[in-house]
Amino acid sequence: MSEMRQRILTEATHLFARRGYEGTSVQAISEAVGIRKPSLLYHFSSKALLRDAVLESLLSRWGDVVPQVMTAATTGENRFESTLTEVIGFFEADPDRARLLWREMLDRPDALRSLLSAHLSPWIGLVSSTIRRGQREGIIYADLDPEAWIFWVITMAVAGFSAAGLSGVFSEDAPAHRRAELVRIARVSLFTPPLEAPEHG
Amino acid sequence: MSEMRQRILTEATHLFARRGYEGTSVQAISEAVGIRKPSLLYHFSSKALLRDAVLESLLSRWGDVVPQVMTAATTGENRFESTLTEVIGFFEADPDRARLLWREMLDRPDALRSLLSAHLSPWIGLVSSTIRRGQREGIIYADLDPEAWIFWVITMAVAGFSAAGLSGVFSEDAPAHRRAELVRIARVSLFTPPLEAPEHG
DNA sequence: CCTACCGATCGGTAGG
DNA sequence: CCTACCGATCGGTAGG
Repeated sequence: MSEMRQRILTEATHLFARRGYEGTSVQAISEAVGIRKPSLLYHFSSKALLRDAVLESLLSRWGDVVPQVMTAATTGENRFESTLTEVIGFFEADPDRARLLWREMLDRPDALRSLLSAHLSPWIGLVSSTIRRGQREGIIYADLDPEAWIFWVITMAVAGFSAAGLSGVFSEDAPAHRRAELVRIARVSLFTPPLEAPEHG
Repeated sequence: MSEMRQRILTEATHLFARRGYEGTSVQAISEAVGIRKPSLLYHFSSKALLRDAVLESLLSRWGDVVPQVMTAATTGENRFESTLTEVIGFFEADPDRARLLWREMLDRPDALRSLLSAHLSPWIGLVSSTIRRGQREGIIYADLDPEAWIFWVITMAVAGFSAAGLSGVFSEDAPAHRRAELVRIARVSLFTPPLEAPEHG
């Protein structure tokens, strides 16, 4: 990919994430890159194709990051910690990712659904079967719905970071508290309470 | 409020929720109502003021619904069930509400923050202090962050319904499973596990 | 990668 | 609540 194409993609990602697709003109992207509008349209022959390229580039970056974590993780609790940290870290590293995904979901749910199916399905399947094994072992709640649980945890990660501008409504020093509470909710809603050694019996 | 003003507000809510503010023209709203563009602009003198009125109307409807529930709820577990059911029901009844709120959060986080502070703060304060009482009684996790927990539960409710079009990525019959799993996650992340009578000790 | 230009649509106004 | 109209901006093309 040419360097100019990459620069256009970077600026378009940022502007689409912040102002939305309809709220961003090709003119505005060109200015951010430092070229004229027809020059941009030489690299991406329409605004719609540029949008597709931006989304595709975001999802492929997700695809780069996740497999390592999955294979790296080992035991139950460790796999939980490292995987969740990676998912949160992906969106924390660049909140534009969360904003862009959420806007796409609102604007074009069908298009996003097929892209997510392609890029996420193997990963979801792997996490699901790990959860089911934990359920058979009794360390994970038996009445938990694996796919639904994954949906909600990812939803919290994406939504929480696309809502980064909402600090102050729910509490003062929100970001840090919210992150810790997200991890706590995920953990305690996944693992069954440890059968404590009968200390007081 | 005049009947025509109300009809404009209804159509504008639907179109802003589905296509976004920038993606909806005044012309499109007028057509949905069945009048001409200048006639609409007689009732709302600018598109921006129409947006403000739409958001204000949505939040005041939330304000209508919630207080009853809070006063109606009684004991700990019942209060949890009825309040969560009401929050979910509010967005389930009309997914446009969730979509509109999420779009506003992406487009104008500052404006939404101050509106949410005005409409939600008393309610959040009440739920928080109920949670803190439960923590003192030991039936709610002591390391739970009340405001952050509320943030995540509301986030799941809003996000889950604005993501209604995403069925099929995570599982087949997603909506029903997801709703049940949301309630389970909220409950099990809130209440400490019951100290079972020592059956096997 | 540029200048010059296209028809269509945008939010909004004049005036009745 | 209407017709008629405004300047500005939209995505995109011609042609070099």
